[in-house]
Amino acid sequence: MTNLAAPAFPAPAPRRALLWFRSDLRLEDNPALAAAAGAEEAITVFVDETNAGLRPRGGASRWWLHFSLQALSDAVSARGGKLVILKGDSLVLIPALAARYGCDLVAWNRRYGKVERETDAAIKADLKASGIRAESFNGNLLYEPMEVRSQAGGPLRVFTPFWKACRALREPPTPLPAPERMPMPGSVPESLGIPQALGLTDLALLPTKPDWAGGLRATWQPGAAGAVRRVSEFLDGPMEGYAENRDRPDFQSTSMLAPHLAFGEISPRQIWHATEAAFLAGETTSNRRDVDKFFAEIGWREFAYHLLFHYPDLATANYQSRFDAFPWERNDAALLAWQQGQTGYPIVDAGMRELWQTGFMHNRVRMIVASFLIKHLMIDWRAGEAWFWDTLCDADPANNAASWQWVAGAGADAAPYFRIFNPFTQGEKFDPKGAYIRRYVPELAGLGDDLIHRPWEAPPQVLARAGITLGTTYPKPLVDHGFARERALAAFKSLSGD
DNA sequence: TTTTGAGTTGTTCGA
DNA sequence: GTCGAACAACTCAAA
Repeated sequence: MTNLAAPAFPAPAPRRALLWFRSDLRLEDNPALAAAAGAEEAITVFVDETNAGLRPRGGASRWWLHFSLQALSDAVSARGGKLVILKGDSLVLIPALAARYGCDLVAWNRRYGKVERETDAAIKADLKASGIRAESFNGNLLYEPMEVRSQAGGPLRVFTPFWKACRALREPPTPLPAPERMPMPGSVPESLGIPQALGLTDLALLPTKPDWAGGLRATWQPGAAGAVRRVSEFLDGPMEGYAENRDRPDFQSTSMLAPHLAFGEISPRQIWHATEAAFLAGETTSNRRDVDKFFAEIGWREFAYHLLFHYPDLATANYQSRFDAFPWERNDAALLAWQQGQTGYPIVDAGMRELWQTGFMHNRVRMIVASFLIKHLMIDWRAGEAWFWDTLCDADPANNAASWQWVAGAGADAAPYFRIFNPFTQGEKFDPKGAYIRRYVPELAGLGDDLIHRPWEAPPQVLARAGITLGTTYPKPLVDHGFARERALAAFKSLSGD
């Protein structure tokens, strides 16, 4: 009877499945894991990939990964499973592992970078050739790049139409529950022996000398539990008034969910539904505008992945090729000053020091420091992108590249060339009391709320009273704002001619 | 096909 | 102090 309704060739329930964790280090709302957990036995694995061509993780990301894997491993163990950790070439390891364990299904959630897609496609072909079923799922996006199209059928290059097209597609589906149990094969791993199997510490992800991670430990709780906690803190706090306050770095005004999303400790579907539920239940006093503004921020992440998928060289090549002719300056001393938060512009230095100390920077300040590097120092956006990649816990192949290109004006739907942030008026506008600056640039704390944004204008006796010697205790401005602005305007204008 | 409207986040200047 | 205009022209998406 029931056979009549079944597909002609129903896929048999897998007997032994391999679940490959990548950028989806969670048990909740993990469709690949749900598929694998339907098997009689399931093996879960994470590979610290050393494949040729894959961009190595930055330092902050490595730190985060350590604790995220720790949390994931604990969660898997609590359900009767074991997380196998390997290091090496996934092209070799995944098929070998699947074969050695006698798996009939390998499951993973899709990723969208160029090399990552090529890797996954090659592994899938390899598995298929060995008679092993490989299935991939959407675990990390609300709307995948290949399903969102303009009416002409192509990719979308402007955010607003992109987001409208997404929203017209469907409401984000309800998150999946975590599997209740994840039965490991009874006799393994010992009897089958995986020579490359490692303990977490073998990956050597944590800094040793010096240990620079103190500020990160104080700021973050990597892992799915930390992500869920961060969501409720956000909904209980900054969500109210988000549309208005999200530009303020001087208090907790954003969700700070980016690193959790980058590692897939929580899915955008989970965040979406938690937010919508809290709003509908009246648990947050935010209005619809706040919620939609927050959803649009999630939308920007989706847009960045859309761009990465359709423009695989997003992190290395100008999206607008006319920027290839841009007269970038090579200035290693200025780049170093920027990296170290020693530019002499307080809001820039505060941002760069927040980044160094915490592995994070407030969104508004990211734009200011990026604009400063690109337009005041005329340094190639790729140098900034690389620094963020190394120092941000939320370093993300799509978001990071798309955002840097956007600020440079080289990207999709980019900022117009004349949008050159004034670092002291931005500071005055978004950090009006200078609280953010005092926190991260304490040597300026003695200045008043106005002069703290432009210490070079402070009279000598005011500087003396505040214990500041410009050029000694705090740098003089690396470059004059008026001069830099005119120089950048001229350089950017020269591009639009051709 | 052609046309039309719109496009995340600013700054400066002059009235 | 406030306000509107200029800062270019182009590309995208849809009608």
